[in-house]
Amino acid sequence: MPPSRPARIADVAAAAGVGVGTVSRVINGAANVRESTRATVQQAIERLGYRPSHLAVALSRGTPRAVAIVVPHLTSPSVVPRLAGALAVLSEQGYDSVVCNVDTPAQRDHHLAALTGRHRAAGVIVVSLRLSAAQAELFRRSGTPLVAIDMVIPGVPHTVTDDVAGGRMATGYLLSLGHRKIGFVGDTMRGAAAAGRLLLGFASSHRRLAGYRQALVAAGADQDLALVRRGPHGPANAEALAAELLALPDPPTAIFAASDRQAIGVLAAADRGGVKVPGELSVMGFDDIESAALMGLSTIRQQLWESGAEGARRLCAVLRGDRVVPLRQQLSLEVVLRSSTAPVHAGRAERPADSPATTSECALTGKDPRDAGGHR
Amino acid sequence: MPPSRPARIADVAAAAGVGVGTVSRVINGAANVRESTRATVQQAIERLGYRPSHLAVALSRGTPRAVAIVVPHLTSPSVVPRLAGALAVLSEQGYDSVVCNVDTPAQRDHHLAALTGRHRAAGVIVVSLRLSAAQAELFRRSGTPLVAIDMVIPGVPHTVTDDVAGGRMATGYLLSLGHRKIGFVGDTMRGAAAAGRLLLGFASSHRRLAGYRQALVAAGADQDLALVRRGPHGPANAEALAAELLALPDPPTAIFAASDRQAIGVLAAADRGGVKVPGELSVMGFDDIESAALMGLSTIRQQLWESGAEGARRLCAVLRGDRVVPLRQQLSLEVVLRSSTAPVHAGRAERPADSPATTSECALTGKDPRDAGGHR
DNA sequence: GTTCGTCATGGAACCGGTTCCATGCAGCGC
DNA sequence: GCGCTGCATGGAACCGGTTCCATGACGAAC
Repeated sequence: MPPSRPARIADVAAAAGVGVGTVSRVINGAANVRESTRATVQQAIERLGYRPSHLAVALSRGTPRAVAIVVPHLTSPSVVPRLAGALAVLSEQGYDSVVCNVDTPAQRDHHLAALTGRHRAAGVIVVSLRLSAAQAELFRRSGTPLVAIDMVIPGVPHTVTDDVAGGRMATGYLLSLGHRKIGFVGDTMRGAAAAGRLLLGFASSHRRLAGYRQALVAAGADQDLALVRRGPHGPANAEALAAELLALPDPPTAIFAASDRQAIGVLAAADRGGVKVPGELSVMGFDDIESAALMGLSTIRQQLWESGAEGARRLCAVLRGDRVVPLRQQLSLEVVLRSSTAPVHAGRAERPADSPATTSECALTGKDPRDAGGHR
Repeated sequence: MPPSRPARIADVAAAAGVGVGTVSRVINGAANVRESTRATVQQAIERLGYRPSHLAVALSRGTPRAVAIVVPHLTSPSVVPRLAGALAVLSEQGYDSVVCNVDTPAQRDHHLAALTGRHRAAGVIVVSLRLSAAQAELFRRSGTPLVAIDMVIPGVPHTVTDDVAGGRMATGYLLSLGHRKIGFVGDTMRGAAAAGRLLLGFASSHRRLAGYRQALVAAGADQDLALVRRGPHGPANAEALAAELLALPDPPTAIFAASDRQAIGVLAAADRGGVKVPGELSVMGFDDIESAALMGLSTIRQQLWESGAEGARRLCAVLRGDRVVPLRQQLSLEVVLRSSTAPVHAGRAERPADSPATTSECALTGKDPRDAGGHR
């Protein structure tokens, strides 16, 4: 009963006694088909169990119905929501999403080179990855539309946040609590590059450090270089760096970590060193990953999921032929207060507010924080 | 200079003064090509900047060079390593990986139906998702190879772990510490289904509960139904359930949570209730997600990354035409001891081992955990 | 010198659709 | 009754490769 060979469009045409063009029109819902003909063709399609070949359709139309997403270090908690946001939009728009995870520069180059190949992907989204000028040029020449998330690429639509402002917000909030000795824990430039790993987080960490410095300078606060510690990305390293800070003769009363993962390392160091949080040490993170809420970490919320969704929407717009302007799209940040921060020298053993959650402030952007709103 | 139309194989053939067949042979490294001819063709390829059309190659060969991976709730921390493992293997084998994230049964059905379409994917990997008999039949009939991870599908190669044994291991370890009143926090069946959400975790949670019961019965320990709490998946719910247990007149001295996410909720409840861990309460999780290490959570380690990689390897084997036997592949589990567990009524304020990390034991299987084989 | 085998090669057929153009028929206006 | 318009339709050309078969040249064996 089931035919040995899968049915193709010619089989359907023969079975329905019409031409292949008519079958194609029925499948694609074209207007000029008589109702009786349409019904006949539909029956033939169902009788034969016909399913159009995805490949043949794409080749014939001249473009694949798939877009590629290149992400660094998929296991890193901040990239997953970005990816999920992009997948949700692309799936809804009917695109297949080819995910390329890269952990080394070699993998990055390999995937980027492959994706500029002909009929490989209708478009490409790169997340948190720097492209060389040659690579960007390759995309331009191959005619493959490109959008960037969390990274600026000249001439390419990008969805980013203002990390410098975020650094100012975090540090400013700690200053407003009366802290004056504020440490910083973030990523190194050299270490990561030298180790052959990707620069995930480095660029944003660097900008957040700049914001930290700006806030301290503006407040006339003690800007002590000895309180800045940088190392390879990862909670274990952050824990070691924080332990160094806490072991200083005159340790900081607050630490701003460039990412939540690193902030979690700072919390671990405090715990291990018997330093009470937030009684003796306030900790601010950045990103608002899922674990931050679980651990009661105050942080700067970045719209991770939304950034992926927006990047995907903009790529879809380009694929529809729309012009995307302006190239730069900036998402807002907000301060999320939980139980890892407190006024300096207050609440010795006392816990802060029982429900630590929702007090949050709008970003410097002045945009409405309605969405992505309160916790618990 | 750059041609208005991208070069195709006929252009290369014309430029090199050979036939299209010869160009194809050069590109694919076929044997029977004279060296001088090969060089001429190579030059023409480079001069024209020719890149083969991915779509045309796939259509011509009759199969796409892409496999699809269907995962539930991508943002859930335990699925990400699985996905990463699969991506790593597939990328290395030269396949594109189309990722389908599903959060609702409707999305699941939509994607599964689409993926059985002709020339859609060379093969499909499903993770932690139950397929209806009709869906499995659709795959069989469409000839799309299928493998499953963390789920048993009759007649389909699957890579799983023995959750029942894992439940016994966790509970057994707590029993060995002298605990007799051991609580359980896991997923509900009804709630999740009724809410229209997927059954992520439900099936494994159920099996882990069975293991918990077996261990208690075997030890003749107090198996108190009142100590079993089940609710929708997620740390916030787990926190509420744990709070209920801790508020009992005669609360448990240990809690086994069916997943690390839920265990983290249990830790939060203990923290909020002022219950010392592990002094007054021992907590065991399951999975060993990244956060578990950061929070010092003792747990049952499941080889998440490896499960994805193994599933992908098995799919590749099927695609090469190899027979995959046996269908069932079982990965081993191991107990990972950190600082959330301690002997009952010991170590009141005392922390356990200073370096909480690596003490780990092999599974109950008694087989070498190096290979992935062990069955009991 | 002839015949046969081997090897490099050209090119048509094919993968399975889309699209455009030519055709035929019906309806309409005069 | 005739010509024009327009719609439904059939089918060839095309998307861009792979593959197989036929061909021709060349060397070896007789």
